[in-house]
Amino acid sequence: MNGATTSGELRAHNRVRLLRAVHDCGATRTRSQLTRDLRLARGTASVLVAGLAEDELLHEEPAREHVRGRPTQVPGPHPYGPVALAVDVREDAWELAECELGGRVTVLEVRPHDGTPEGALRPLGEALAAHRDRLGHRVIGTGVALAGPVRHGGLVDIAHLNWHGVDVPALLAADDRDEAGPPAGTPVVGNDTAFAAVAEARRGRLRDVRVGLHLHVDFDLGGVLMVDGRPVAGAGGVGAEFGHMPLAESRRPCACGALGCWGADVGANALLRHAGLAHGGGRGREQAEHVLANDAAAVEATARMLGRGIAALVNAHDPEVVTLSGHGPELFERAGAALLAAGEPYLMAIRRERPPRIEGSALGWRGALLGAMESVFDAFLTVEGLELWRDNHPDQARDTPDRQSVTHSTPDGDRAL
Amino acid sequence: MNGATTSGELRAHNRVRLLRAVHDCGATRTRSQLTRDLRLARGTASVLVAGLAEDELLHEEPAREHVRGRPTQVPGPHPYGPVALAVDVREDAWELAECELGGRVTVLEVRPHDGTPEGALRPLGEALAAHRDRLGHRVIGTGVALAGPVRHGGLVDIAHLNWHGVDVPALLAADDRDEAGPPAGTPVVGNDTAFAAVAEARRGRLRDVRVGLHLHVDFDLGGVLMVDGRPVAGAGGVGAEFGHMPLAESRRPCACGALGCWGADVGANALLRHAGLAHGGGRGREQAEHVLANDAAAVEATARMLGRGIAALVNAHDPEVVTLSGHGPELFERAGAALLAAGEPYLMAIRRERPPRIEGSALGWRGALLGAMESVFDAFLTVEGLELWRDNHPDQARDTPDRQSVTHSTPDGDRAL
DNA sequence: GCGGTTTTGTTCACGACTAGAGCATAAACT
DNA sequence: AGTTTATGCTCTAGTCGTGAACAAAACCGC
Repeated sequence: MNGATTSGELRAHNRVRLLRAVHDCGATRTRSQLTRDLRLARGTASVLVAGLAEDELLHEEPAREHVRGRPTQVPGPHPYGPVALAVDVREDAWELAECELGGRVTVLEVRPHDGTPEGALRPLGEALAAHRDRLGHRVIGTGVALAGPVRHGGLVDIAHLNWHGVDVPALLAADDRDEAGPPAGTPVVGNDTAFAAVAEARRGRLRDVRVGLHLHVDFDLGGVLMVDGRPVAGAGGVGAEFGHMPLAESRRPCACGALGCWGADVGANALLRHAGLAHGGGRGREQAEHVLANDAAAVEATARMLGRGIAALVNAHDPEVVTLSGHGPELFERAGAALLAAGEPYLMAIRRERPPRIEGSALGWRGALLGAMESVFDAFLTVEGLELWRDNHPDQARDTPDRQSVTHSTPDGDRAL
Repeated sequence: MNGATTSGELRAHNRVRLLRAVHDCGATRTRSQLTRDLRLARGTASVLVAGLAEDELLHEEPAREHVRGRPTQVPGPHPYGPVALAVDVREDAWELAECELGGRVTVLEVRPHDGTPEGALRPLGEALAAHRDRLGHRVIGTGVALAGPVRHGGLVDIAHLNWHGVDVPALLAADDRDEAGPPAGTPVVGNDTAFAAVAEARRGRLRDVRVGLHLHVDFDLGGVLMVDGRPVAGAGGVGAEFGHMPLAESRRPCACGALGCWGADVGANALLRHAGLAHGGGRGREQAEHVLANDAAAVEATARMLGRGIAALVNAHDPEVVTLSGHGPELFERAGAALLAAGEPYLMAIRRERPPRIEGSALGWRGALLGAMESVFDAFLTVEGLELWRDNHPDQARDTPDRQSVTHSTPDGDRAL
């Protein structure tokens, strides 16, 4: 995001800007629109697009509709262009997808697991290696969303699954030593809530919002602040641990080791507890959904605690919008009044005057996966990322036509936007 | 901070980079060092420096010491160069200073006030107008630090002083209508804690820290997160309201209108309350200092509450460093053990392993003033800011030698760094 | 169906910028 | 006094974006 200082970097910088614009709009804007929006001369845009097409980063197709004048083109993903692999690892299953520039997602596999680091990550590592093998140099990176705090280097703790300092990159790469395929690279490992928030900021309800708060209600509660489209990350990782502040009523010990965490009062585990059911260990998704649908008292109690915490965070950070994902939207729909009423006494007077909107996510349970994808593209759509791509595509490679037509199953090929 | 896209912007961008570097190092680096650090060719640096000197933005002086080879120059503030006015408005007095590029501060006036908006701001407005008059076109902006939340446009609420939506820019400009002097421009109005944190990030203990937490303990408690040298600001203003989250024990109503604010358990008002003395209204600075120095029980109780809240914020944001200003350093010095012990049970296990450093500010009570100055320079050291400066310095002005030698009193001309 | 209109893509001369090399300069070292 | 070393200055070369002129490809009205 920083600026160019030489004329050479200028070109690289504008290449990034153009690709970024194509990606962010989902490959919908025409070349002439892009030229105007990016304040480029038509000639410059010509050269840029030609260069990017040459590098197999972009591919132009005729625009479907036009009013008058010479028809324009729509730059979109190149058939041999960059692809990101994205995974959402939940407490009980993981989902693996392939994403191209512009954000089109193709889910490749969904597989349940037993909740242990080995049981979850080893088969995932194999699946990733297989897809990397199939896609070859096109893979620009892998993003992995996980339901717990992530330290730098990919060490993950999910207290209620008994994961302590699990080295995710190492487990994923375990079988990759003797492979002949392309090197795996270091995956972008991140917290699911932070990723969901990123997705919301790029393609959801936090788009063009300067300061937004995103809360993800699953078994646990995750929360993160988005500022200028980026999550406010901690020093040691992706952060997003609003769930572990003592914002509500509870003073009981949390699995994380602290006392009185807000998250213990709000997530699916709290719902199960309210209903007098067994909870913990990442089990009971169906029962929790049943409680959410039928036990009004448990839902209201949970919503009240959610409201208290939101009020505290609104006081501190003054977001324009609060978005909810996971079980959050349903919680808000069923007990929104209780949520707001419980928060009100904890709001500063000046916040009460103009409280933020509270909205359900536009992306449903897909947020974490999409955010993992976006984070991979964030690293790719930089001067350095594009240079790497160019290095891996030497000119002589253009002569060897060893490409097979990439036809793979698209069980769920919906467009992300 | 964003990048250039045309060759013209390139030059402007490099001018900004060079000035920024000079400012950030306090005008200590030599030209050859700057050339290396900014990765410029010697020829480019030559042209840049010459241009900036021409525009009266920079002035080179011979470097004091050199090892060998041709001696180099040190670019520093120009004698007719840009000047920022900065004010720290506390509950009982304000302090006005003049700051030049590089961060040298000259305190101009210190004046107590009665705590009312009129009583505090009207004399300040007059003083500002007088100094703007004296300095003329050299004034690039005014920064005003205030001890309460600031909404966009400069509306300030200081609940315990009964300030509700006080329009600070309007009050400051009240007498400026019929003035002949230069236009006041809109002052940069901000929260004192946020400004203190900015100063800490530029010239204090948060320098080069990616994620830091700054807490300012005055009558009230302010707290703000610094990410990449910038405060995490709310949607409606400068934010920095960690003091109004229910992080500690209190559930009593706070003057802000919410219940259970952490700040009510920590600031000077809390100290006075612990000691059984009258509190509120911005009165009792001496008594509070007396309690701080002598009443160990009150100090310990306050420190414990401070520790509890810090633990919650560390869980959520994982800062590398926590810095304290105002009464914070003394509190930490006198009862650091109690502070840490009180926080420990509220830390997540993974945070407990590597807790952040807690440090007193390097700038003492000067932080808010310095931060106000930095914020003015932040707006100035941009492509747009420098263009404005150039526009106000047309070529024909260089012929008219109507400048008087600027000799003014420097009652406290210490160097900020 | 045909020429005029409108919008877009392409090409090229031009100005602005930085890099880098060569030269001049000014001090310290021998 | 001559050498060494680091820096400042000047000039050429190469790259970039701009903007104007021109070509292309659709639509519009008659």
